[in-house]
Amino acid sequence: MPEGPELNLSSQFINFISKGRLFAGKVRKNPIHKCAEVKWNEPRYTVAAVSRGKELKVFLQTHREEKDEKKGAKSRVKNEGKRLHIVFNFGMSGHFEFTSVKELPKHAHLSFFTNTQPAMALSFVDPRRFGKWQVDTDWSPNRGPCVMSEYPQFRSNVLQNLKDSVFNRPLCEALLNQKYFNGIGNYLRAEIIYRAGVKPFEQARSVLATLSDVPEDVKAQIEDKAKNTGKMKSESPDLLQLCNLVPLEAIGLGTSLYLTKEEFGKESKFWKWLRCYCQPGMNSIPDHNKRTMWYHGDAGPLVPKEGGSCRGKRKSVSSSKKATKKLKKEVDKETEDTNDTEKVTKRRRQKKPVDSSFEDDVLKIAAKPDLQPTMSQTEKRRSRRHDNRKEISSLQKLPAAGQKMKRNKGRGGISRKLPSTSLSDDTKMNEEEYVQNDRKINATKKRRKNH
DNA sequence: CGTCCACGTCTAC
DNA sequence: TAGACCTGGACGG
Repeated sequence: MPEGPELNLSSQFINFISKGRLFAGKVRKNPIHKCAEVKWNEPRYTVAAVSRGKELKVFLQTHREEKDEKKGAKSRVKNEGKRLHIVFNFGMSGHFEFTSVKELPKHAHLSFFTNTQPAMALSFVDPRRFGKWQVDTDWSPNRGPCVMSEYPQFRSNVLQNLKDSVFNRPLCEALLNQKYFNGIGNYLRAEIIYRAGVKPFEQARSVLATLSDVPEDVKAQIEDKAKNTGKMKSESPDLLQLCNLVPLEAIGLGTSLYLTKEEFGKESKFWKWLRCYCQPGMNSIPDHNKRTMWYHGDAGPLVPKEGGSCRGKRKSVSSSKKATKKLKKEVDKETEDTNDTEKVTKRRRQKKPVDSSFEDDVLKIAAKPDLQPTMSQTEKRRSRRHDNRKEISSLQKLPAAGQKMKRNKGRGGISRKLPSTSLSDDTKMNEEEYVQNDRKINATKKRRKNH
């Protein structure tokens, strides 16, 4: 689910959690993840975040006591604090969670620990591991202005580059191009195009060429919004305005309480808010990149021809060559993985600190089920996945009995398990509440499961 | 158990 | 423009 709004809500979440809180020590990376270690080890530091389109920056800064602040400039220079930032990409399943160290999520890949006793962990969690991070880099140069926070620049960037061949493409495909639509993803494009009342497979240029570059009324509306004097005045915002308004609306859904793992499915605010994506009565077809486009009415002239295989679909393996190649790769990876795990385990065990239960958690994450040497590679893989499944369902993630989520079109859809918070003072939530709430949810799940 | 599908990039033919 | 990169939920048999 992470599109622009989710990245924005995540930055709010991080800032909410980090407010008035200090972090300490190293940043811990799950060894299974390919991204770089974050070399950081400060006794006291603060955390803050900001998002731009589909990227999010987390800032770490050493914390100085007030007495340090009061010292002269000279000593302050001597005592210069360290800073570092990390740019995140959420992939398909990335998000942040704040938990006790004991309850560190299985797929936590990068964790920051509070200086409290016991420590709490703010973690980047990403089951599919499509998410990435980079240390001390700037926003990706391949991405344009944020559709939410840099609206005028975003609009100009599109309208002044309409000659770009990107805009030869169908509108719905151009909308996923992050060079121009940084923050728009698959659900937003459906919602935006639906509300604009245009055909998704109309040529992007022909739709956009009719729009003017930040006209006065649009400017006025932006100022109005900045002053909180009301909604956009326009009765029917144009497509580019919708690229700003619709994501902002989605941000607005993350209201007073953070959303939990429970907060998904048809009953969620988010699901109810959707008008087109995965909604009954809407059509869907794979676009040229095999991504499902949801729309209403006429698809438009540039619809892909029928017959294209679906994205991610297992093709019946017709070529034995391909199959062999794939298998070989799997074998290579299998051995590599095992070795890695061993190495990691050894390393960890050697320098295991006396009192850290976290190290055990890391070990648990790094560890993989033992594999029978007699099994074929495919069987091994299957078995591993099966074991993982068992492990998880035995923990807490089984759907409640009789509460299976029916998707309108059967499968897929979004689980918007995003912790978000309102920043307003009347909805303050401390970490006790946060953890308690989490426990409550787990307990409820267990109860349901037992019935 | 197997298959399909998922909120997103990336790079190799 | 296929795939690769991944895990896991839902569903069909």
